[in-house]
Amino acid sequence: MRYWLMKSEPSEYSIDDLVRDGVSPWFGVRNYQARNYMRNEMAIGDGVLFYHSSCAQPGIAGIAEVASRAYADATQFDPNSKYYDPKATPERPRWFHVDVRICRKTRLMSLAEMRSYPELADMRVLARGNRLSITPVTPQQWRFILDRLDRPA
DNA sequence: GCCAACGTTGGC
DNA sequence: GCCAACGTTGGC
Repeated sequence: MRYWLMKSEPSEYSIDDLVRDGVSPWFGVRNYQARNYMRNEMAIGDGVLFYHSSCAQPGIAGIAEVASRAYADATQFDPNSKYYDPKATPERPRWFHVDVRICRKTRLMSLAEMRSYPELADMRVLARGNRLSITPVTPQQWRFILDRLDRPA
């Protein structure tokens, strides 16, 4: 059982979209390190912090879980998709993703709040210059965040 | 919109 | 394999 933080731009796909859908493929990842986390290291049941990025209120917006093993991202084969990759073929897919299932929407733990906790100082997502859209979370960080999400900011 | 930081591309 | 140029991310 591992834990992850996964970024999504709410204008593309928000926590409310996942509440509506229940389960959703985490399509569109086009970074090898993030792909490798999904393809090689994620397992069904892993915990996910759903993070809103590139928006007015960046931060953790909900809890989800990994709901499938990794499989080929269909958008890489679709010439009409913004995620189309002409170098990928169904025989040799390049991009993989897992499905993610909602657990619950939470209050927003803003990026500023996250930075205010010494317990979270080592989180990968808070590292200077980090751009990786999927980062590991330690069990300690996970417990701390879930505990804090049940209290006011 | 700015811009720092980082990943990818491609010429050599 | 190096590395400059370019494109993207993402907070502010």
